[in-house]
Amino acid sequence: MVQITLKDIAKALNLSPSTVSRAMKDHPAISQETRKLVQAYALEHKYKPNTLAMQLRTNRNNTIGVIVPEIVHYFFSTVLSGIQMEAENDGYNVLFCQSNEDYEREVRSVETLLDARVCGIMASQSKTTTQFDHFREIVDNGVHLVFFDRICTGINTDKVVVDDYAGAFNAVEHMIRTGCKQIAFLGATSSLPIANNRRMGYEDALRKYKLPVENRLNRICDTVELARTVIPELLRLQPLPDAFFCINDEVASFCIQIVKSAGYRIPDEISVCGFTNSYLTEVTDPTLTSVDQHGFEMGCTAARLLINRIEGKETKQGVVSRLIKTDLVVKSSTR
Amino acid sequence: MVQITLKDIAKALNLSPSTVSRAMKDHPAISQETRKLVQAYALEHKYKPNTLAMQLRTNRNNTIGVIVPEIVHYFFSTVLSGIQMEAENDGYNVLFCQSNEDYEREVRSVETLLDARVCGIMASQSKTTTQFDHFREIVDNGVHLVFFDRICTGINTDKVVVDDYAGAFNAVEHMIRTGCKQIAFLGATSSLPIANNRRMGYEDALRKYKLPVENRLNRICDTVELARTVIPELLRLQPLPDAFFCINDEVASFCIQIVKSAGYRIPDEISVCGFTNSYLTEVTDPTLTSVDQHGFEMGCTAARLLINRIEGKETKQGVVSRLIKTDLVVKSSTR
DNA sequence: GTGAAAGCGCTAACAT
DNA sequence: ATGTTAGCGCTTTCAC
Repeated sequence: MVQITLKDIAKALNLSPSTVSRAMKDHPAISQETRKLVQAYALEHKYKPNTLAMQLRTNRNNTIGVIVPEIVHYFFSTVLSGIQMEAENDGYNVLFCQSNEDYEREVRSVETLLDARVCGIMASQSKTTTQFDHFREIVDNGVHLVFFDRICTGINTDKVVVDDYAGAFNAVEHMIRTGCKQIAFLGATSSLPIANNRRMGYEDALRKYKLPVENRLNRICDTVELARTVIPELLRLQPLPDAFFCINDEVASFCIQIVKSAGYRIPDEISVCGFTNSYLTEVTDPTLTSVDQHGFEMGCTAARLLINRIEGKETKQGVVSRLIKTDLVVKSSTR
Repeated sequence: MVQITLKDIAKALNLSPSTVSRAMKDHPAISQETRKLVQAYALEHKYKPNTLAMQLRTNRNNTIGVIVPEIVHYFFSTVLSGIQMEAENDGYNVLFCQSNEDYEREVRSVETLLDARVCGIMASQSKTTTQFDHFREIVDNGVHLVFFDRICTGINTDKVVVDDYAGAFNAVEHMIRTGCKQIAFLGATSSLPIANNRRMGYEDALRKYKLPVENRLNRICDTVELARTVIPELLRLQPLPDAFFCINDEVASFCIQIVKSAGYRIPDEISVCGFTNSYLTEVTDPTLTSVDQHGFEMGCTAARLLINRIEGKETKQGVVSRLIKTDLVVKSSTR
């Protein structure tokens, strides 16, 4: 029931705690005999070293913290999954925090993690964050910090990002090559680098094919609520858009519904493309073409980078930036 | 950069560590003067109490562990979200583990959490788990344990479950009342209580309306892969099923696709109902009727129960079992 | 009102 | 080959 300690073993076996400590970790200077004795006793009495004590000695625990905006998203849950797997393989524990897209909670999450004295933090920034002191504090405390996906522009540190530009470019290029000429972009505020990069990929693809870049086709529409008003507006334009490139799969899924109920055929009349390649893409009708962000890989990569930093194995000085390549997964919502 | 300690403050102010300690926590026996002095110095030098040291003293950390089969599921991510929120409100940290539906990893997750000396563990069992010694070890170590959703039948402890029986019963009753007579059940192995309870709810609803309970309509089909073979088989039966009650939304979503591509109209000819009420239900065509499991609420409830246990606030002796009620959310895939 | 000392469980330098 | 000691940072008796 109650955990036994080194001291207890020492007392029981008439040894000193240090001998027991050494015996437990196969220290060479310990006789076979006592070693066996100690280890047998430890096993029998289910001795577990008290990590708390060791953590106090070394002043570091083998724990890394994660801050995501909202775990209830396919992308972030795949990233967390990757982080957890990689961390577990390296013997690190994962402390989980959620900002709920709320700046205040993000700040509190950082405090929580610093209080817990984690060795490193991986974070994806909340949409409402415009100050970065809390992130700077992480670095100031000598704790390693890696941003993933929604990186913080206000602070220069290691990061892992999706190749949003190329992902968008390839998706839009695909739609152009399959005959689309009036491609609308349903994006997010340009203050988010991921949104900005996708917009640039979108625009550059248009330019490459000498198509006009039109403001009227470029809208902020990153939530289901916005989709309900923005998409119908776009469908009233003349000339009519013949494609929607959406910043995420949720918007794309609703886009499909709205376009269909407006009486247009997908993909014959209007193509729709999403971003993430989540479960949703399989169940819409038609199935949704989308840009795979490889969230799991991003999680692994970010954790790998952070752990290497922690353990001093990342030789590269200065900021490391890793790019996760995307893949356009063509399904049935594009021609 | 480097964290300052109580001792440092004591030295700098020519006080003893104990005085500083008292001053920091407004101990009555400390003069206003020194208190102010100490607190000002602490603030200025960004003193943070070392949680590790306090944890060692008290031999408990304010951390609870969570083990989920796979976080990349709408339901489990909502539960985690609820757990995290509730834990955060009570000042607990959340250590996150994933079993990946793998018994071995589940065992390792338990070890990890016990090693980390968490105050309590919340777990949802992996599908491949048939032994329970690792769970028993949690209890044997005096660590509180709460199961949620996929409870462990082999061990009698606190749990929070969805009212699967009522959820299934109501869903099937709704289909019957809207005219379905040949309702197929796409379930999972009866060794999972959640699957078994849903099957019983299904059968009892049939019985209530004097409909036959037929083995041919009762299949194990809880993955997309199985759906691809099982559903077409069912569609070849005579008489044809006129409804599918599915154990989860993924299967239900694919069911919609398969049924539609077999040429049947939903819901006119065949009704489909899912379980969870995830995002998927909004994007299928037609939108999917489903049983809402209230994952977030389950997470909150489970965390609440665990924390009450930890803090000795749960007065009830013996095992506590909480039931999360379900809600049938009728959309367009049922009549 | 403040300080000295002990101790949480462990390890490592320094004995012997 | 084993024991002694000190210390990680903090709190808490027990003194004064």
